[in-house]
Amino acid sequence: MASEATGAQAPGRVTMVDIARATGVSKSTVSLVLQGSPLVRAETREKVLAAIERSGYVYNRGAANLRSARTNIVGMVINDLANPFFAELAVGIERVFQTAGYIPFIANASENPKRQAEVLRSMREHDIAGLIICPSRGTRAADLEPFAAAGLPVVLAMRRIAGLRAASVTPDNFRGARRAVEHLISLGHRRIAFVGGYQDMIAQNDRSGGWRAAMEDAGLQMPLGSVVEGAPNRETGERAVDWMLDRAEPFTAALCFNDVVAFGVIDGLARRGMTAGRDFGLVGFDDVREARHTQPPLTTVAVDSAALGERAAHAVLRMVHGDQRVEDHVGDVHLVIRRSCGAVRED
Amino acid sequence: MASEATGAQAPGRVTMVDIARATGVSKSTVSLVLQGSPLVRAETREKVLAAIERSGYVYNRGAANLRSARTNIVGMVINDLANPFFAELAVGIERVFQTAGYIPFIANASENPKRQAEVLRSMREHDIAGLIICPSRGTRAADLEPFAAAGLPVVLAMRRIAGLRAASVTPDNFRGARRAVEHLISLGHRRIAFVGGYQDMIAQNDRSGGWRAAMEDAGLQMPLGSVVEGAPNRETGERAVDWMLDRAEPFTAALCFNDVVAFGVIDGLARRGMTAGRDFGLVGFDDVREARHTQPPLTTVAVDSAALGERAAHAVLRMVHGDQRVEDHVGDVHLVIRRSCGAVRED
DNA sequence: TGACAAGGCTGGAACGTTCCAAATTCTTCA
DNA sequence: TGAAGAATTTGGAACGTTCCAGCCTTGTCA
Repeated sequence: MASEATGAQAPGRVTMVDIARATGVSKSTVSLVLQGSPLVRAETREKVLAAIERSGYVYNRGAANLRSARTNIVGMVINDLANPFFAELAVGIERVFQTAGYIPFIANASENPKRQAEVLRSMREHDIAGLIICPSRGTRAADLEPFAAAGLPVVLAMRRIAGLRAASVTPDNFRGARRAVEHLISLGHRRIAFVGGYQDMIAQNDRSGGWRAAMEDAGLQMPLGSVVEGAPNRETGERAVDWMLDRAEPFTAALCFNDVVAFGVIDGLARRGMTAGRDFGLVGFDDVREARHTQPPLTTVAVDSAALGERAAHAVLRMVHGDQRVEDHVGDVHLVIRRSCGAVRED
Repeated sequence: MASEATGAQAPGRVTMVDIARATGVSKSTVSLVLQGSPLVRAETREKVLAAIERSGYVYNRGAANLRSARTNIVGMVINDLANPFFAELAVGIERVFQTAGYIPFIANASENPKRQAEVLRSMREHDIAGLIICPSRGTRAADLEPFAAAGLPVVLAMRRIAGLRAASVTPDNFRGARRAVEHLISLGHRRIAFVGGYQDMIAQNDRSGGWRAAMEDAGLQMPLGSVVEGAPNRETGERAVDWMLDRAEPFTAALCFNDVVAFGVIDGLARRGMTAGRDFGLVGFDDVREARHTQPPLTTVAVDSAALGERAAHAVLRMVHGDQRVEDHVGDVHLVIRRSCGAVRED
């Protein structure tokens, strides 16, 4: 027990009052010292600090928050933390918050709106100072209204929500997709599919929109079935292969909703004895770490998710500090040409 | 503004007292209702609940914690969240805590003991109810003493710390490694290296210990240089290839500290025109998701990190609820035989 | 020398809950 | 019908901070 030498210590925890008593000063002064106020004499400060050190006192942020109505807790809800793409995002967010002296709650929504609602409620009860959310599929604007109404800074990361006026940080899905498809076209591809994701995901709309724009600009057909919907996972990609190839006029290339789907396409092609880059033009999206290590290495649209995470965190901090502007950041994106698209250049 | 119809609402937030006033009952009763106490009459409960619903009241957990000296916040410090292996761990932990009504702080220590110390302090100030930590390399027992001394439940996940009496949840590194090496030996390998990790990591000791035991049992030599140290990343694996092959009596197989290192070995072999499974026996550790998708698919020791995470969370919850026992859980582990080791069986 | 200002410090009232002991109301039964 | 007992409800004192208005000291200057 690291109890104070002066007098018997009550069983409870060491508090500012104890420090005050031990050092012959008022609790207000102790408080000022801990807040680093310039109002207190250097000599007094030292004395207090020494007593704190000696006693094993630990500041009670809960009590402070209660009184000052301002916490240093922030919320972070990620829909799929096991996905490296989102994990990177989380890491970027956490890094910025930590250096700014904030500490994040984390919640892994797992695409489950009900769980998401629960954690949002819990975070609200804890009076978080701000929120970064990568909303689960099916999140309605109303789900986040309470936060906005309470004037709480909210930043949507990666995924926006229709009808919600909130700051957002997203990659430039449209432009990235368009660029990727233009590249495939330049390699001679004419029948290009878009694989993965669902129509009700805004990111899918943006990416397939870029695909569509490039196709239209080149005057190319997009026959029925050019967009293959499905969960953004490996299976979808693998299944899509047969769909794309077993037809009168097979597709010769595809832009995938994300890298994971593209990995599935690689598997599916391999099953038929085919190789991306040689027999089929394939481009992914995100540039997750494994993309450079597939066989062949995947051409993909690189998204710097850690940087986007940092950006999102900075946006929250700005809003916490009173900035009223609602930032809509669209992050740069660039095509990384490896082997799967059939081009010969290396990155 | 969702303010109460009855009387003018002060600018501040809606509180229990407001609910009490609006419904003609005391704040104590409101509190009881919110705690789901059976002491209050059903009729009263309804009335209170209705008023809460109507007013947009949100429970202030900070205030509650202050008074009851018991939070539902828990700490989770992970050293490398961007690593899917640890991300899975985090997901498992989060899942259990969420269903139990706890909410985790997250901190990504990034193997930086200083940052780790900072977040631990911050978590302590927030009076967390328990802590799961996957300690950064170089964490000393003293760093976690304050928690233990305060009687705060601490569970070490994946990595133990020498000299600290705390609960832990780890995979069976020793047995897994031994089993893997036995398998390589059964395939005819005699010169088997251990690649990756550092001597000051307990996990590395355990795994290399298993390797050593199997080698000794089979009466095999472990010449100097059989253990290749290095950060547990791809580069280490890649670099190790030359070291293992460019010598009078080259190694014919290796057990890697983890899958990521093994991926590097695959790359390194490819650079020399060699293939794991055909020209070299290779086994990884962890069985991360990509392991089954490498070329060739990686034989590895499977660790169910999500399950370990759940286990760790359950351990914390038990301790929070007063269980004094210090659990040391060693999780089952099994060898998944794919192609990289050279055996022909499929999993 | 007295008034005033500045610099340090302080006591008490919040903040929104929970806890406790006691008060009140309702039931039951002799 | 009255009293005992059970079922509900309640006021006020915590919890550990911050905030505020004001109190001492000193020092300065007219």
